[in-house]
Amino acid sequence: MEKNYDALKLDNQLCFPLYAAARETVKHYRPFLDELDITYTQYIAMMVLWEKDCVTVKDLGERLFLDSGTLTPVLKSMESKGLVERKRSGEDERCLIVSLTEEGKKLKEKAVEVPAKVSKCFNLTGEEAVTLYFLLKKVLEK
Amino acid sequence: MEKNYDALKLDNQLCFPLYAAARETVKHYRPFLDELDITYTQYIAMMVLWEKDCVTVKDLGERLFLDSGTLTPVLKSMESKGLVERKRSGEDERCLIVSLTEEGKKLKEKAVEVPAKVSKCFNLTGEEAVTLYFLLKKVLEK
DNA sequence: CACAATTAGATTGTACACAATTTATTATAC
DNA sequence: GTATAATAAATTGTGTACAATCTAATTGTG
Repeated sequence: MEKNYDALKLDNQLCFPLYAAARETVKHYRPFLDELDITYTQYIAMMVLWEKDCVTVKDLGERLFLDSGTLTPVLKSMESKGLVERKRSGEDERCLIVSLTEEGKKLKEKAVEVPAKVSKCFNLTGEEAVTLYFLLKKVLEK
Repeated sequence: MEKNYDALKLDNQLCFPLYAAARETVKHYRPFLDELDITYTQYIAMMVLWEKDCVTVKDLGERLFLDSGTLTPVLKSMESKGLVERKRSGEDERCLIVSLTEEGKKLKEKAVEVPAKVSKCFNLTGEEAVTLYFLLKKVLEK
């Protein structure tokens, strides 16, 4: 009786297409984000700030599922580009507050065109995209 | 008339939950893969080899959506662990053929337990998982 | 109030990802 | 047959990810 290894086939994995689709999709952003001179990680950090200026690294990390080990260098790079400022909170010196510069705020005007451009690269109907969105949200819960 | 920036809200993005869910899911593998002393990238490369031994770097890359810039160091690391061998093809010296060592083949016995352990971490019903799987596959097409 | 525990970021070290370039080899065109 | 184009990996350089550790500031407890 041969042991069954089907569970190990790449085509039977849920995680692998998730991992691959995420990378392929992020790649679609590159030509558009190159025009803004930012990376994808910087783009999602900017999205948080465009929605609500002045957030701590902790808040940003919880929102983006990233820790300080990832965010610290990313935010320093964004600061050196003149997109954000980083300063310690007066209330609690442990917290570092990230805020938009004028240039960072201005970038929103160019960025607002990006989602529509990228959505054209998706190989899904509107309905499929909605279904996918809610399933992914569910994966991220808890 | 205020311009509409809703398209830039993080909660309105499809790519972001895809990106975040992929990373969170890969993270679930870590404790189980630690026991096998391999990383997630090495795990999916091994899955390809367990299915069909002896593949070129090019084939592996097409299957995993990874290029030689990523695979070369990963495969060298796997070689140094004694899991695979790397040798040039006799037919075409440009091609490098990756094959399993005995130890690499043996690891399959331990690995076969991993998928079941990880699937318990998924917050989805069986039906939802199937739907998600096919939507992700569609995203990856062409 | 002292001091242990907690918390927020920063740092360190390892491992990808990926664009761009380079090198070696094979295929093609004249 | 030789120059040219194409192909497969390797290399280089930049930018994340993330676990583990460290440091400084704050909080909780006796």
